[in-house]
Amino acid sequence: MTQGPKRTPVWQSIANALRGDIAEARYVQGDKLPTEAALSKRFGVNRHTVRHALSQLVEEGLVHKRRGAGAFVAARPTDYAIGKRVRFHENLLAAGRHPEKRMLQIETRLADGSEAAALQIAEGAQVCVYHGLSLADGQPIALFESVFPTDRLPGIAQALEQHRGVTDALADVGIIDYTRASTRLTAVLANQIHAMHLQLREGDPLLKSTGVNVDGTGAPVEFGRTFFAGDRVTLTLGG
Amino acid sequence: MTQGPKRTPVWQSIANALRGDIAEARYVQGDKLPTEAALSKRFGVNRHTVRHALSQLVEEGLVHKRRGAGAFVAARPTDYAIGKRVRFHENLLAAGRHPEKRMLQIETRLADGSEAAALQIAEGAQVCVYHGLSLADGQPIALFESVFPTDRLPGIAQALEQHRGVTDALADVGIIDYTRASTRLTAVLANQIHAMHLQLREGDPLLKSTGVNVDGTGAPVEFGRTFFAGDRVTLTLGG
DNA sequence: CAATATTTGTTCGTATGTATG
DNA sequence: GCATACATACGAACAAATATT
Repeated sequence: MTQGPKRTPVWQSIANALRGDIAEARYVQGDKLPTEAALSKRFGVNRHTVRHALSQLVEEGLVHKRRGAGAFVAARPTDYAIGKRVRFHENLLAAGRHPEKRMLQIETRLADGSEAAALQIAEGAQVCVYHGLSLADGQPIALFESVFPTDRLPGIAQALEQHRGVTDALADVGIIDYTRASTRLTAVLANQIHAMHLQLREGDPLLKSTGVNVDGTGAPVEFGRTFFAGDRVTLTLGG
Repeated sequence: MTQGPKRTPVWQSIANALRGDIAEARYVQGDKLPTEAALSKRFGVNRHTVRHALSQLVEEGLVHKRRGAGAFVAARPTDYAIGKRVRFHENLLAAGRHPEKRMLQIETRLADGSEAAALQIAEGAQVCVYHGLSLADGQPIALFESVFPTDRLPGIAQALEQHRGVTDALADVGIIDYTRASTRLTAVLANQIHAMHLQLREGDPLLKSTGVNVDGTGAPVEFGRTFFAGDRVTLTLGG
């Protein structure tokens, strides 16, 4: 009787429920989620099933966990108007649209594998992450996050919060010149987090852009990930 | 008692071992990894531990799994440089891969609106369209169609059928050099046609690229539409 | 084409280690 | 030190998708 003819896995349903709780601000940024044991009881499932759901949310970046402490809400879909950024700003202006940036969150946490590799730092080193949303004519077109190595850029978190742009913030911590070492583009499917921020549906196509900015010595100072709504954005090169 | 004073989790060690096997080409792209049961026996651990390791590799993009079938070594995303001069073969050879092009169809028909606009010819003018499939190491990575203005390039159809590459065919009709004037990128979902040729599933993400190549005088000589398999190709800019 | 075996996916249970508060 | 809570690991069973006979 624990097993019915369900089509969707229980752990996904739990992930959805928790995601909904966060989306509805029942849990807000920094809040500690109930313990795995409590969630197990609440949903009437085994603790492993809850863990599976939580690990999904962690992978999506919505939740981060600390051993012995608990699981915490990492990001909240709240609109904080601030900031501007480079590169794609010009493209939007050139396309005759009104660009706008919204800072979603600035958090300090530990680098995951891909971030560590891109920034050439140790996995688990501290990083500062800037979450933001790009809009054109009021419509969200891109969700991005910029990851900065705090060891290499002491004070970057404060600088980011004090300045409107990444360029100014980097200048504030001693990086007067930086260049984009590479840009990588590929296509992925939107998950629910993407869908929420970009106001589209899960499974919609996104243009994923990742890039690394390096300082004069070639040391990486920023690793950026940007997800463009595939049906709202066309990146143009040349011409 | 199963655990000694180890610092690294078993599942990570297993992931490392498998990653090494792939790096050393003991398993190559497309190969089926041993079953979870077999790996459990090989490493002398529980199947869950193997699954944990495998899920790590999946998250890294090194492996993909198909329920009921097995775990397979994922094709490492092919880096495909986008710039002024785009040459399929040169690109992939530079990436240390074996390029291949498969001709699907060559047709001569009348240009539609967008094609005419891109090629700067009259709508309804005759064009030659080359439908093809690009492969790297035997795996399809892109589906493309190249539209050539027959008025501007007499004999292009025959040249295309005799040669394997666009560059050679263009050289055969007098275009010894061409450059990419513009590139437009967006993300779309694969339809059944895409899925069939690219050997993926309907709804998978594709990177759609449209571009115009011009000759030395700036006259458009080719209008191309390319659909890259999103999880097999990474377009790179700069660097 | 159908039946069967294989293989991965999910869910429960249990136990122990380790970091946090 | 002690209780809490996450991390890791083993074991069992069934479901679901796939491959094979």
